[in-house]
Amino acid sequence: MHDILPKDEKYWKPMYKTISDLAEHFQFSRIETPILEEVGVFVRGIGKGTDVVDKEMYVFEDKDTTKVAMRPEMTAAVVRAYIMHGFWNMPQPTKLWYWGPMFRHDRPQAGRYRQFHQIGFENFGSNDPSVDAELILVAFDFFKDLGLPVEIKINSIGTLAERANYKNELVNYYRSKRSYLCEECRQRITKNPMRLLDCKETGCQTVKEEAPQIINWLGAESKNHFMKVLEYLDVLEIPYQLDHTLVRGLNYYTNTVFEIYTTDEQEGSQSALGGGGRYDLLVEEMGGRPTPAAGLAIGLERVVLALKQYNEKNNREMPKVPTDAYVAQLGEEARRVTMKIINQLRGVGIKIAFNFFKTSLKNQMELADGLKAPFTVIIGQKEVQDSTAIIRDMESGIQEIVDQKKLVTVLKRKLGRFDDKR
RNA sequence: GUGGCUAUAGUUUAGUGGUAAAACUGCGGUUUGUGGUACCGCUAUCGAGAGUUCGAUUCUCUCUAGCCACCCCA
Repeated sequence: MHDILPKDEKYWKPMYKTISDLAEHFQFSRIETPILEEVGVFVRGIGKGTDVVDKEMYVFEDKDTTKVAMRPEMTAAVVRAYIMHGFWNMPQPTKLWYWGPMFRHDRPQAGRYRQFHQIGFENFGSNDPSVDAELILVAFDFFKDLGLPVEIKINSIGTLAERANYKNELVNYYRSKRSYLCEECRQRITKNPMRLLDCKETGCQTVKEEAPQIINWLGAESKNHFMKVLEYLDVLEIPYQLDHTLVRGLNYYTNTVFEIYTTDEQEGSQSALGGGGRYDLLVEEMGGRPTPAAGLAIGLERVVLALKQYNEKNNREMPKVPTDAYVAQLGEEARRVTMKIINQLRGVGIKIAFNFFKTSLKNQMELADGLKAPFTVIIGQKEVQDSTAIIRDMESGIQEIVDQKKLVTVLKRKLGRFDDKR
């Protein structure tokens, strides 16, 4: 049970702002799909044999006995929407982005929740390497704007045929080393050979070192594509590490795959912030026209976690929502006047805090202090009579009496905000 | 999905087979128009359920949740 609390709003809000700005700059359009989809969308999209589909999906029957799943990720759903709405009739490439909750019935841990949020970008209709590079750039810029240093791990897993050949070779190789392997890996040989490369058992590590590398099994075209992606990353000065063991847990990927990590040392093992890659066959597999595509997703809870750790180490803080002024009142009549004044101040964008159920000035000053409001406006019986208000500078304690009509202008000036027109 | 650890006020932690202590925070107050200090007061069916026992928060079991490792990924 992971609640996103008000105290973390200072993380969530900048993330939303950053991502929606980036989407605009890179010309991605927002898409939203339902949380519930017919289960086949994900089974076909993500693939049987993946942990996500086999073990982690929330699946149940609705009243029509239709089997529905709570989405464990968005790409399959976006592809479904792309096909359903005939997006290939729009100018290509079609660039889409999303933000929303995902659901996986995993064993919870820090940075790993059963409901979590992802943002993601999908680009349909082009197999150009620049598309892959642009997606990585978007991710990289996202973290740059938030001030979190990251690096990219990248690999190419080739086309289906290339991977099949490679898999054969890999399986042959691992069969010959069978006696050295852990139980899990022996099963992987038949169940999901690509994951063999992920194993962290020491025995398997040594076997892995000698294992055939996929890069040597790529055809000229795939190799060329991968090289071009890397060239673009060089041009964009995005730091990356080649990782020939990177395979990803979703079946739909072809050619480029990548994951994003903080360069900051993180506690706990949930350090992958995001990942993605190219999925040139998925649209066709799900019943659409052959359409090359690539995408990327970032897990926001993990970004928050990484930012918190990073900020703590570097003595950095996310800016909080500030209070510009506290408005204190004394007496029934003053409250009426205050209500009006608060509304005027808000109207010009001054962020006001107040509390009508606090009646003593002392209490209200305390609150103003707690909120770190730079100014307190005080309106009591006397001020109501004179049509004035007191502005107290909380830092210096200096008070100034101003006419209520001038309050807005004076306070704006004190806050360093000026009218454009004058 | 596997193995392990933990579970006492909002938070961080004491503690005991006879129903619980402190710090910080919060709220209220220290004579009702002025904050940041000080002092006082308030706030816990001791995660849930069952069992052992004269009696359990303290022992046992089950469940739930959190965390750690694995797994996997975000």
